Amino acid sequence: MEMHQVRYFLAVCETLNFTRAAERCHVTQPALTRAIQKLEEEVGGQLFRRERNATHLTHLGQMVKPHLEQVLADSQAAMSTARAPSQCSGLR
Amino acid sequence: MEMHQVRYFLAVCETLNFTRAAERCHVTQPALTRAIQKLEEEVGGQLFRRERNATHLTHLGQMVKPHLEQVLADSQAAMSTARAPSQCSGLR
DNA sequence: CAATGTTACGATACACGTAATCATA
DNA sequence: TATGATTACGTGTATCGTAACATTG
Repeated sequence: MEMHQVRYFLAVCETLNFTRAAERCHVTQPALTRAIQKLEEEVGGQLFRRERNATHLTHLGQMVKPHLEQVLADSQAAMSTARAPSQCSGLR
Repeated sequence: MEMHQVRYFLAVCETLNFTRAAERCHVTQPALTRAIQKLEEEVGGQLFRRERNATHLTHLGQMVKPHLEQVLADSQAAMSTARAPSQCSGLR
């Protein structure tokens, strides 16, 4: 599992639309589709159910989603902690 | 930030030794060194202080570490949730 | 000189974008 | 036929491993 897969997954969760998720992530649909497919392989099942009108989360997707939200939140926390001015003085 | 950088970082945290961390991650030292360097660039500072005998975490590294432990834990939780037998029946 | 970390370099793999294809309303 | 997702294909970047180098006890 890689971070970009997590970002793409969460973007699809929010938009329920691969096209708009791709736009939001600044990539093309094919790139996003493949990343999601690869994530689904790793996870061992479908995360989304693609249907005529809309895209839904599967049960598996619903189970995984909160964990991946945490992954993203924690990685962002790590970055903002690091960039916080509080530690400009003591990097060692 | 990518997941493999997180794994490598935590391996160095635990071993305080690039060589053994690389072994644990099944990569060569050069690969691990470069991954850590790149992470340090992204974070904006040194994460480890390399010294004659040993390797220590810098203050920055100490601040970042718990967040990256969370990232790893959450990603593993996502995977084990997905693979748990509980949802063999209802993947949709 | 033994152990540890870094740099150089060529090769491989992976993610990307464009374009073509499929499916559906 | 228009919209949205996938597949095909060639390209570029980034990571990798091997090997050479640097540093230090």
